[in-house]
Amino acid sequence: MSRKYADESASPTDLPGGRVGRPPVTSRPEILAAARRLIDRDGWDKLSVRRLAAELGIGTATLYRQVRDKEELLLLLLTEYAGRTRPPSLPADPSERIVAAASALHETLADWPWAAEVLTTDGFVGVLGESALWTVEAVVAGAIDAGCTDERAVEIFRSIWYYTVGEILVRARSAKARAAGTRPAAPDGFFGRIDPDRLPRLAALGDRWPELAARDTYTAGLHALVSGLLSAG
Amino acid sequence: MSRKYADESASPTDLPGGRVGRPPVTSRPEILAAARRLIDRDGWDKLSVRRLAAELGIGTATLYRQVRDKEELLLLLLTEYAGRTRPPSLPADPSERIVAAASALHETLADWPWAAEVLTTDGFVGVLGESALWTVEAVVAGAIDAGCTDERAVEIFRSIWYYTVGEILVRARSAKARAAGTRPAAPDGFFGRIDPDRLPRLAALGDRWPELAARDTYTAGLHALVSGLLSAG
DNA sequence: CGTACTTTCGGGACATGTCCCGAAACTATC
DNA sequence: GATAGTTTCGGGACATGTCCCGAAAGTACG
Repeated sequence: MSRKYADESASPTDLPGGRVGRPPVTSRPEILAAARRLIDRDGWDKLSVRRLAAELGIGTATLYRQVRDKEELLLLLLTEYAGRTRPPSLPADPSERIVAAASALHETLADWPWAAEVLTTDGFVGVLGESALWTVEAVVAGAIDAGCTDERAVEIFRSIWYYTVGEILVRARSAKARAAGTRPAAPDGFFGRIDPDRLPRLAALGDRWPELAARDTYTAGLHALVSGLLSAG
Repeated sequence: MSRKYADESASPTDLPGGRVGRPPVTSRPEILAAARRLIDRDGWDKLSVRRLAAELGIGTATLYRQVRDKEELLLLLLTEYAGRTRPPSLPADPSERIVAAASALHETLADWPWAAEVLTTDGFVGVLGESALWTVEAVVAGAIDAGCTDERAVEIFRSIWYYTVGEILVRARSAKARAAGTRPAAPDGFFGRIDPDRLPRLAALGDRWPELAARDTYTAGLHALVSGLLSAG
């Protein structure tokens, strides 16, 4: 019971007066700043809970008193450092507005390699923080302006969210795999070995798949998705 | 050099004669069968490299001689046990055919909770195995039949792939988070605290977000995506 | 000041993914 | 059969995410 994490939505150190007990020696902002320092110095891959605790000069378990788990740490970082985008001037046309907002979200997240590993729970809305919620607002508002119901508007946002998260995830993982010692994308001559009777189109593509799959697809697909969503609306 | 993993695309134990050196005591099929046994008995969460090695009665490091890493293990499992779907009779209409194929892929993957954690590299094509490639074939063929170029057809497949992977990932992670002790989706009263001047539509949704976000969105979004993709041609 | 209560502190423990490296085992060739 | 060459074997090591639990350090109230 007393061991359970406080269910406070705000960080303990943010609470106003009236606290009881020993005050924490390290605040959440300090933790995030230290994490940022570590990342800037040694890169993402070197960020670990232990290292971070060492950087802060506290015990590992102590850090876990301020941050529920690594996922939360990454989410907080994302909110703090990536979520600070300001709404650009969005187009008036609902469809274009949605596309612009989604693109902005995509661009922001794409800069943070681990974003897709983490930003995928229901909680993303709460976690993105107000600083990036304008994206959600813009999509929902665009859909409603285009004549959709509230239900449909949220559905539309979620479809766009799936698509965006999926693209980022696939691209990030692919890049990582490519960097970390050529895990072969497809076995050599893979398409050459495809049975042309059962899979004629793929066989016809032959070895062009890797080349074709290397292009950027996000934007075109996003336009298609939005226009399809709105016209089904 | 002699320590490096062989770059053979086929499993070592599949190779024909002519081997040199001590033969492995455990073959890849045995490994997969044991993993399957372990999963059926103790569930996904309990599957670990160490447990698997113990189940096989071999050392952990020995297992790593047959399987590059855990990701490869999961991919092999996915190919072996989830990739065995047979192509259903697909509709003749290109658009409907694409939707049907994508839905089948989605359904297959959705049954495997860790699928999205793993099936996201460029290599998915090689890894899915011929047993599930009919899905890719159906989408590409549908797009080409609808008048798309090869390039566009592959782009379309990738858009659908992003969308599908994203949906599975988000849903799987959400379910996991929900199961593992209510990490609050959005802080209590979150939308109540939204500034109605800056985010009017979200504020208007009020507390309905969780309810609205709980519905199934995949199918509707997929239809929209496909029709958008095809009409953008 | 002293006592009761509440909270944090942090050493250490556990399970995990991964891999080094010397020993063992097998094949091919003489 | 001996020897060289090549491969696997597996104990142990390392770093990691997570957490238990006794000790320490604060606050509130008398």
